[in-house]
Amino acid sequence: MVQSRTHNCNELRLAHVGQTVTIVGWYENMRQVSKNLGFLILRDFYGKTQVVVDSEEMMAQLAGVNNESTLSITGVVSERSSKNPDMATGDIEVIPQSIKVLGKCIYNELPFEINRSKESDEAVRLKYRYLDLRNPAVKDKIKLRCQVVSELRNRMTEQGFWEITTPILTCSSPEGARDYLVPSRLHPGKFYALPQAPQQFKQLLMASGFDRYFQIAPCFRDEDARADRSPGEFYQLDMEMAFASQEDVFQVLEEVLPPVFEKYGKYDRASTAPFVRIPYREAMAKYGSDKPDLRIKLQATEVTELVAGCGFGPFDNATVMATVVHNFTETRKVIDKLCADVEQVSGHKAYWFKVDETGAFVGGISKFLVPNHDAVVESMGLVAGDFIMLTAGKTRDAQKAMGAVIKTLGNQVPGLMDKECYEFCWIVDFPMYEMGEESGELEFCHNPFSMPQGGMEALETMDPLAINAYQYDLVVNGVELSSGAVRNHDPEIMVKAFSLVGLGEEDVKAKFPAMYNAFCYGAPPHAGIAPGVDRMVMLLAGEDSIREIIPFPMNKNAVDLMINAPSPVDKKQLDDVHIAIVKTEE
RNA sequence: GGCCCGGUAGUUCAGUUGGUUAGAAUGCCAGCCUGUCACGCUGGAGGUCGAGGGUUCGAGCCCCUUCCGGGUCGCCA
Repeated sequence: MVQSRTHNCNELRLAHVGQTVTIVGWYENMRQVSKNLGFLILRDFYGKTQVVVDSEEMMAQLAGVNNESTLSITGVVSERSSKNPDMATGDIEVIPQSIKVLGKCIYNELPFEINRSKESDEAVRLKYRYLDLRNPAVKDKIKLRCQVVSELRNRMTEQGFWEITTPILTCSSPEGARDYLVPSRLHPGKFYALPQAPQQFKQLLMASGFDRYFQIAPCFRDEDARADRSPGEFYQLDMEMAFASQEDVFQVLEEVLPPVFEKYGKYDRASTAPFVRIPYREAMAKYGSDKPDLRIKLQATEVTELVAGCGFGPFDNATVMATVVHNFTETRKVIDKLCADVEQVSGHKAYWFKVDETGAFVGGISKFLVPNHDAVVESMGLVAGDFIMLTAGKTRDAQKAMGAVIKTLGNQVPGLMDKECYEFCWIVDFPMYEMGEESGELEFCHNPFSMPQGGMEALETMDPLAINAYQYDLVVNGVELSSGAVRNHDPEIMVKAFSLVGLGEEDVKAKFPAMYNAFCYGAPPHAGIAPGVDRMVMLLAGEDSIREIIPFPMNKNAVDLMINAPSPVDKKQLDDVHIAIVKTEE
């Protein structure tokens, strides 16, 4: 029987001096300054406390005990003769009367040093995630996540939203990402699917008469990972509002999010309501991205006409975009790295030239533009010391490459951005349809459930490519936090919208039977959005990798190195669910 | 699936033009040290240089194949 703790390792102060206490935790290390004097650091969830091992008897209790073993230490709180101002409990120390080992660490060498685990190889950290998480710097990110989720729940509830859970085992959805499938034991040959999002269920809740719904919803998509996109699963603050417009949704998030960012964020400044609204086409033209980082004070301009016929091959029959950096003093080496990074990030090349102190064009592709010097200077408003970066290709490629240029310049060239804040913006007016690059046919640009602006009349009279949807993204510091839309709740408009992409009423009914049917029984106009919780916490924590804010993340290849998922299963398990594995030899 | 970067001691890394016994820091072990707090000092152990093949008198280094990790494009609200 072990004496239970009287205090945690972040609790004891001068006021406790003289008291006999019991603290428990992990044996972080001991600074042993002589045979019978050592300073032991005990660490628990809450903090660290110094224990002075100052007798032969107590030292004997620790003989052969490895670091990271768990201990229970009972002793007297004493004022330190030399205090440590960097430590919350640095005014005191505990002089032990008994030391008990609660859980042995049988290894005297660990896969990494706990307090420096973040410097260690990530695969090793993930394999020993339970050791990695002992590092307070790592654990703090998970604590932050808990606090943010709790705060979001409270604020949504205060706004009149009700948290409702929706099925995890549901059916495969023909749109969007690849599904995770779950075989059905009772129905041979049929499958459940894990939800990519609670999209249909939340809309059905609206049709059921719930007014304001939200959920910290797990979502599953079988797509490849990125630094800011974990493979397999992630969480969204999913919400939907009945009898609501785009503005109603904006108002809720403009109310809910900035205080959370100011309170828990790495930076203490955040945009206030209303956030800037930028139409999609304008965002692509001005920032080369539908997720611009508004902290960067650079914009793009199209210079296709200006450089037409200049003789530079990549500009022939291409859209050309440009951005100008004033007073540019970086070296050629930096420029080469900028270009290399842009190509790496965007997959497209970037070109450049400079305006020297005499006003002449130098470097990069300058020789192609020299003959047209005065027109280029006037049109682009160039002055001595300017550095110009350009991209070229099909309009969309040139824009996207320019987006990479702007972000790369902003991040690498000093003075182009004020990093210490959260700049929110809404990207609005996404096109309803686009021309498929491979198919050459009209396709939905985003979610087919979105309401076209102009409704039935627009669908009947306008060029489909000119129709916008009530579809919007929320962007913070160049990170797409969320997509949302005013939904199409009208079965007739829904059928019409699908007919433009060559799908008939029967297709709509077959693909989304529950929603289509429900909307035939009197549905409310409704709108919603679903900010990504993981990305939000990542932004708040100032981390570049999404894995830092997930307790037990999988690696890039969707493998959990700690628990060994995915794993093979027994033949009996497969038989139960009517699955046979067909090995495909190379 | 394509492209880029990486893999050397438990950990983080260095390793010159291909040339003696592959180094440092940290961790670990032992000894010394009575107020440390990244304690200090002395000594020690610790390596299939991811794997396989090739070139060479000789490969951590060059070539080929392959595995693993990360980033990115495709993909993905």
